[in-house]
Amino acid sequence: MSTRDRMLDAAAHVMRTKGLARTTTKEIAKAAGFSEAALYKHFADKTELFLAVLRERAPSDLAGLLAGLEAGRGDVRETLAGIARAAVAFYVETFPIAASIFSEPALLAAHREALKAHGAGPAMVPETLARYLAAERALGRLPAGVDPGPAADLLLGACHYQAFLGFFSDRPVDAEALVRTLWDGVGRA
Amino acid sequence: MSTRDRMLDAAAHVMRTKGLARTTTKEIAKAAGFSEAALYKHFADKTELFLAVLRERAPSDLAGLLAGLEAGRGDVRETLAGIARAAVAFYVETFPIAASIFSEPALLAAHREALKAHGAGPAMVPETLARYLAAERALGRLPAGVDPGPAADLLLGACHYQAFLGFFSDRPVDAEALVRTLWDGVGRA
DNA sequence: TGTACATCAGTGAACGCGCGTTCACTGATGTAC
DNA sequence: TGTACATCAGTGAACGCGCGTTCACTGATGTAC
Repeated sequence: MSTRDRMLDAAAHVMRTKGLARTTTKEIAKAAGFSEAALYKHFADKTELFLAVLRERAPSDLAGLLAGLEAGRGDVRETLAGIARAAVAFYVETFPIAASIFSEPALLAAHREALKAHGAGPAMVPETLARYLAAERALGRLPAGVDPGPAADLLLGACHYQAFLGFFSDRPVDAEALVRTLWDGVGRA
Repeated sequence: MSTRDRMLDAAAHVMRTKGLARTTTKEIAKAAGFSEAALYKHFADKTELFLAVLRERAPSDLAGLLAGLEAGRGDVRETLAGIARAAVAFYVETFPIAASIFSEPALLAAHREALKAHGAGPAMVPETLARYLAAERALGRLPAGVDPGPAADLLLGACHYQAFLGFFSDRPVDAEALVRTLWDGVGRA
């Protein structure tokens, strides 16, 4: 494992453990087992190191998982429940770092630009799910009237929200109930 | 307007404008029109000042708006659309500060404790909406099978999610479409 | 094979800077007699 | 009314500290002849 990789791992670990504000070059160097000076042989400055972590140490890719879904396979409703469970887990894992980027507007802007250049970003997730739902609809396994965009936003939004609220209070997450309510709708008996 | 109030306003303004990491005692004092030393006549330290801002300068209270809803009035579906619009606006306004608290785990913990002592917190919002939905159900204006908790989470979660995604890409928010999809459900023709 | 030099990852110690915080002080206002 | 003192909001200047960053250096490895 290269020095650079060890530095990225260490930085990612400190960011998750101590929060962005306590992620200093000293902490990162200590966790990586190198001197602070060594960091600057591999990264121009601290911001470049942060951006490399965000780019190269993104946790298990939810968009990738969704992209692997094949329309026509298995039960749609069960598939959605599985997605909901995976999404909650993903957002719980991701939330602290993603959120803390908002404390540094310059870092947020730089990260946003980097994502845009790759055509990536958080908005890929609901788009990918919407595409899956549209494919199922085309196969006749979802009603023709279903609007895939809002449907994806409702389900993933609820998962994101659960993760957020979970940091303020211990509320049980019931992915099944979310899917059931989304499935049946609220307006019809 | 008291000195203390002017300091809180100034701090809230700087937090929104520059982000939490750039909100220094110097910036706050400058914005308030006092010396940095004066801050310490009114607040024990910087953390106490931050917590006072979070407690006393919370933006327009979404939970309060929801608590004002009366079951049986107007059209339920239109009411939900209005809630969705208000919720998106609220979360867009709130998100940057709320998120950046995650960069300071100690501050997050202190804020969480303060909220718990008041019985307040972000989880109040979906609970209040769920109570409204349950009341409408009791009046027979929503189907008996509706589960108010997940329904509230889906709608508010989607709004929260829109606000979040809006910081990474410009995506149009269609509150109407969200309510329509939630209303009709995804599973039935 | 031995020698002289080049390269390069990594280091320990120092740097300047901006931060949160504290200090002795000022000057306006209130109060007792 | 005048005088002597107390109170108190607010200040300018300084403090120590930890931060990100840079510096001259080391020691191991490679290379030319």
